Order: sequence, then structure tokens, then C-alpha cells
Amino acid sequence: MEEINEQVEQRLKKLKELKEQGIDPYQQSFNPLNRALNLHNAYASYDKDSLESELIEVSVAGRVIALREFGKAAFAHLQDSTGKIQIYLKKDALGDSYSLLKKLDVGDYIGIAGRLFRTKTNELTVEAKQLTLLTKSIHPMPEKWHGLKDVEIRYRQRYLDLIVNPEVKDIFARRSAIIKTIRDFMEQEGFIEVETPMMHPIPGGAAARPFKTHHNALDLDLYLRIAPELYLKRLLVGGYEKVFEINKNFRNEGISTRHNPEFTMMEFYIAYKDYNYLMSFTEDLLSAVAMKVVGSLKVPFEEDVIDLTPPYRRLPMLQALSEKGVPEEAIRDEQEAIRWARSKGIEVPSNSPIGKTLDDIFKELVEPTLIQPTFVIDHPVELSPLAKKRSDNPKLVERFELFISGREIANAFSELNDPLEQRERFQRQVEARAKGDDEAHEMDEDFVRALEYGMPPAAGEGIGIDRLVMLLTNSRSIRDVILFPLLRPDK
RNA sequence: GGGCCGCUAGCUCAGCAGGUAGAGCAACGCCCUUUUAAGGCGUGGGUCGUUGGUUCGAAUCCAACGCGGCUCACCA
Repeated sequence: MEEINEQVEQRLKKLKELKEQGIDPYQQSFNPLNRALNLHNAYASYDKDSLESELIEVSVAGRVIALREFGKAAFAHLQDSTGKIQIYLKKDALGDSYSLLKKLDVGDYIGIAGRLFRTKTNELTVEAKQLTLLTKSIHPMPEKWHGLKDVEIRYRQRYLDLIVNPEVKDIFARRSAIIKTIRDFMEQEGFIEVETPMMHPIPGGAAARPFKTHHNALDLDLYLRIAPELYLKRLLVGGYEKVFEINKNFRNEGISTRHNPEFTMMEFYIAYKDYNYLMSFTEDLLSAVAMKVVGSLKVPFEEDVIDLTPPYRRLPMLQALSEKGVPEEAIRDEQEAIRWARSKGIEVPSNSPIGKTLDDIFKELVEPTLIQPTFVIDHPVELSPLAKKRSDNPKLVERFELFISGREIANAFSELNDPLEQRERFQRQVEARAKGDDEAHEMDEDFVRALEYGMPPAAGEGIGIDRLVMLLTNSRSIRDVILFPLLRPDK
């Protein structure tokens, strides 16, 4: 199991010798009074002389990330969660415990206490009077200069990535800030955060293949949720007017730079509002997050600068299609739509319903062109079995998808709350499923029953958190914003 | 699932007209009490992703497989 190489062997030997000397290489605790960043901040204005005269005693703990030894002295850099600070270990000051230095390696955790000074190059440094080994590291660290580049190791052993590549930590700090900002925003708007089940007897709320699992005691098949939608809407029935949930969804589909089988979504629902309200709400939310996390509404992403300044363009889906040259007949007629799509080299099955065909054309011709934030609105009803129809056109629903940089960031609609129509829409989905569409929705009688008790008019939205983090951290792959992306097991 | 690319020391990478492996960092030993990619001298370290094939001989050529990346397909 354990990979033994020369360097691991060396460290195991040191470990053994330490134990023989009665030194515990895995200490119970240590209580550093200071952190690297605080020291740099607090003593920024102290020059060499004032540090000499004031004798400021501090203690720090962290991982040794660089070690430069001389005969009777050594410099090292210590990294803690706030940053790094140089330490100076010299025999005069340390006495007997200086011998511990011989057993020290890059990667070990140590704690030191001593006084602050500045070196010749004016670097703030702690001169150690006490040195405690807190944790011995058995494996050599990645190389100090080139760091860790192998993406496979970076994802599989993310801890190494985090130790060695500071920009990775920064991405996840921003991810945290983004989520916190969203939470604060929602709270300020009067929303309550809820948790709904991850395990669903009937997978619902989206068109996607689920992961299947099984509860032994109940002898019950369950599905990891593909969306929380139907549960959140049950809460509207229950009388909540503003709810949101930030949590994982699981979809048993392909993996790509934009898809991870488990991904984070915020879904929220608000009673008495429609999708128009949510468009401006989304503009407000995204600009608040961008200002907080990026400090600007102009966000660099890949070759573009995304401008998140509201308002964003509203683009009716059918209008987008005609702008791309899709003729009227193709937008109205099922067979004509298929013919036109195929004439453009877009593969469409022969029995494809018109909504689906138009969606395929849209994905091919329009989506990649939507670089700046664009609300694509008013989708064909077949695509949206949970959305409310437009009152002026029953073939369309009150729905929008927000695209940025060719990626779908959010999806929202005025919620269908007519139980009879909902049952009928489910029924059509069930028929599509029978015809082989294994991503069509399933009938959810319990949800329909909830609607029968009365759900107020409402609007709901899902925002893909991972994709939003990608946008705001200029990350090319979703794996760069997920700490532990799914990979095949290593053998 | 298809296509292309990658896999060599702990890490970053050379080596690929076929002649059984190299550098830097890291490690080990010695010297060195203000270094910061510290320096100097010396030493050790590899079933070259796996398995087969071609060949007198394979890290190098061929095939299959594994893992990863990009991409297309599928998919929100």
C-alpha cells in the first residue's frame, strides 16, 4: 500500500529516531498567539531599529514550506492559513533544541516562540527561542519552484494543490465569499433558507437522469435529487413566501469542463411575483456579488470582459431563432422545423417535437453567441412542464434562462400552479418517457396533490453556483472551482 | 462513447534516427550564524502507466488496456 521511496524512508527513519529520543512527533496541541498575516499587518510600520529596541515576543505555528540551513543557523518559511512568515533558527537562541533541526523537513508542522526582527533585506522574521515539532510529514512536498502542475494529482490530492499553489486557495476563498454574499443578499430580501431532501422517491424538477440508491430497512429505491424544485414549491403551498436552498444536485450524465455529476445550485421561490420580477432580482443579485467579490461589474473571463451592469438584454427565444434565419414555417410546423434543422447540419430525431427541435437549433446557433449577459425568454411550452403559460400565447411559457459567455447560469419561470394543467403536463411527459425520452419528467401525484391545496402565484429560479464561481474567478474548467471533482478511482 | 494529446526519479521536465536512462529542485554526507530558487564539494535514487508483440536488442516502433487532459457527441 504505502509507497516507499528513498525520501519516505529517510523521513520514517527520522520519525523513529525522534520517538527514541522521547519526542512526540505528533503533538496534541499548540497555541500560537499570532498568525502570519496579523504579524505582517501589525508590524508593517516597525523598522529594524524599533523592533530591536522593543523586543516583541510572538509565537506562530504552521507548515515548513522552505528551509535553508547553514551550519549553526537556518532560515525557514512557515505557512499558516493566513499566509507565510520567515523564521530564523539559530543555535545561540535555541540551545539544545537546535538539534531538532536535523530531523526537520519541508512539509513538517512546527510551532515556534521568539522575538520579531528584520533581516538585512528588511523581511519581518521571527527569531525562535523555542521550537516544537507539531507534526512530522512523511512525504516530500512538490518542487518549490515549479510547484505542482500535474492536473490529475492536483484534483486527486487537492490538499497538495492547496499547500503548494496559493492561487487555488484564492479561488476557493472567492467561492466562499460568493456564497456568503448570496446568502446575505437573500436574507436581506427576506428569504428563509431551507433544506429539502437529497433522496427522492421520484426524481423530479428537471430533465435529467438520476443516480439510484436503495434504503435497506424500507426496501425502497431512492434517487439522489436532480433538483429541489418540487419540494420547495410544496413549501410555498405550506405558506412560506420566500424560500431558498443552496445545495447539491446530482445528475447522472456526462462529465465535461462545464459539468460535474454533483454540483451546487441555489434555488429560490417567491410568492406573488412573476419571471419579470426575477429578471431584475437576478440583475441585482449578480451585480451585488460581482461588486463584493471582484470589486467591479466588469469581469474578465477568457478572452472577453463580461459587463454585469444591469439591465441585461431580454431576448425572446423565437426572436433569437428568426434572427438566425429560422423561417416562420419552421418555427410553427414540427416537420418543417426538423427539415430546416437538418438542412443546417443539426442532427434531430424524426419524431422530435417542435419545442425540442427549436431548442436544438437554439443550442447550436444562438447559445455560443450569447457572451454578454442575456435573458433568453419565453420558451416553447413542451420544454418547460413546470412553467406557467403566457396569457397571450399558450404555446409559450413565462420562462428565462440567463446566458453569460455561452453558458447557462440561471433558469427561472413563473410557476405553474394550476393542478389540473400540471397533471396534464406530467401526463405528456410520461408519454414522452414511454416513447423513449428517459429524461422526461415522471408523474408526481403527491406534488399535484399539493398544488390542489393551492399554491400562490409564484416565481422560482435556479442559479448554478459552480458556473457563477467559474465566471467570477475566470476559471476554464468546473473542476477548478470544485474542491474534489469526480474522477475515476486511481488503481 | 468517438477523435486528438499525455503518462520517464518525490516534483518540474529532457531523452523517442531502436543500442537497456539524464538535468534542476528535493534527499543523503561534509563545510557554512542574515538566507530567501542560499552557496560549495561529494553520494544515492527509476520494473520509463500496464500487458503483449516486432526485433539480436524497446523509454523509443506496433497493439490492447488503464488513468488524465482537450474536444465532439450526449447533456442544463
